[in-house]
Amino acid sequence: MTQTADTTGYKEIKQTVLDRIRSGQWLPDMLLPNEQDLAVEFSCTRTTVNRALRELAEEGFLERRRKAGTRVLSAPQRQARFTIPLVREEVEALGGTYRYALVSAQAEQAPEWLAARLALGSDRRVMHVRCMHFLNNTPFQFEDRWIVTASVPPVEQADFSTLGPNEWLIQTVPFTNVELSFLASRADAELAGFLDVTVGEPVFTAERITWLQGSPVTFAKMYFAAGYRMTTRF
Amino acid sequence: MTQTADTTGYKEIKQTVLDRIRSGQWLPDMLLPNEQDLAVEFSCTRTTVNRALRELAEEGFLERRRKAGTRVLSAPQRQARFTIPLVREEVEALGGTYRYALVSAQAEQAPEWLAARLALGSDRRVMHVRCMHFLNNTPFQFEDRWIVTASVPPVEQADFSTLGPNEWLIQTVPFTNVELSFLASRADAELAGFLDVTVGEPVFTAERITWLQGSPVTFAKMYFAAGYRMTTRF
DNA sequence: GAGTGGTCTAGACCACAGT
DNA sequence: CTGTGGTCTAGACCACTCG
Repeated sequence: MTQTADTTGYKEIKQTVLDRIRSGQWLPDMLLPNEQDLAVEFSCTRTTVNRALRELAEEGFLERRRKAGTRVLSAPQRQARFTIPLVREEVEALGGTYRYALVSAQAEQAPEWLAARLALGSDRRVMHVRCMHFLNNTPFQFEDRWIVTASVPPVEQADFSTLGPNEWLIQTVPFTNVELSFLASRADAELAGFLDVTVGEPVFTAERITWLQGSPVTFAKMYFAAGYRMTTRF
Repeated sequence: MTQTADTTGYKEIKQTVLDRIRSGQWLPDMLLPNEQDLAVEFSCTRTTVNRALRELAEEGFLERRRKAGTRVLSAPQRQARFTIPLVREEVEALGGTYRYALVSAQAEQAPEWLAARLALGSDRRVMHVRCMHFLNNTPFQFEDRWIVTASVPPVEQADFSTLGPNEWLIQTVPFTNVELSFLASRADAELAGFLDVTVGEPVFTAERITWLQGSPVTFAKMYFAAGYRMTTRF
């Protein structure tokens, strides 16, 4: 049985390596041949092998250390990549018609919990925007958002009656850091009304905090309609 | 104002590009100079520029198309990467003590909904394992799992009394495809008992289906204790 | 058709971590 | 010290797609 690997192309090398891991030829914790040897086996340059192995390491299959070599990871730390879509795109991807509706928008002082969460200083002015996103005119998501005025001064003149605050923000201010959480919360009377569910119903919820170089920009809670699930495949 | 970019190194180029996007020098939808021109500006080869731009595109900042060139993405399709940890590791990362407890394990015929979900053929034998994961002896996660016997024959002899089915599976059978969903579900009487919450309480839930080259391996529902949130930062 | 990114080569030097 | 991966160069050809 000779090594059948006259393949070039880093993608083919990736596939070959994956096959060997899956077939058990290369077992967890096992040391792979070094790049130079693999380059000879695959009849390509080390650069090409390097790219294949580097990407497999990024994807969580391999562990690479200088001098120590490349090993198969025992418990593949596969990372699920969730693309965080705009609500509009999510709705349209579902084949539905998207509709936006503003519920309220007003300048106010950040409540204590928000000031603490965002580590606001003395300037606690925020724009509080609440709005609905519909799929085929049925409630899809209720969005409860606060935007830090000091970080985005033009927010006080913004018009959220037709454009959602998220889309407005994306057009207006960049961000550098995001914290995203998923949790299950309970529908109170008001939320139940917005989402057309019964009070107490479990509601899938996403929370998102965005910073621009250390300064908090916005905090958003997004409540999804009954039955929503966030799915990814890999 | 001359271009201050005598930097080499694809990482520095990445940072410089990000800075230009964040500073507004390169606006959304704007066409970047081509790789050759950037290589001249940065005093490096096109290969180096290519790597920097390629990675930024993978990270969701840029869009690249042959002939059309490289553009700044208007709505940064940032992808959140959730590392799916083993429960044990998650608990230990929280600084707690992990404890596992088997609830039940029995061979059975897959119920209709499961057979449909996994597209099982005539052989519907599955191993149904239910177990608990504790953090400092308080309920952390209830796991309800079915393992397809035909895909993992040794499962009928496996002992899940001390080792959780997930850790057993990882050691036993590789996988090639995963579907992962997050949702909010409602605690029924039994689940409420396991998780020590009141009936009807919202419960953050993860569902995971795993395949090995097209054959379904396992379906798992993981119910998390009250207050759990799945968080990522980027 | 022509311009752009995608990939590969052959070689080199470097940084880091085991020995 | 030495072996390994990390990165860069200078050049080349190819694949795609826009006009």
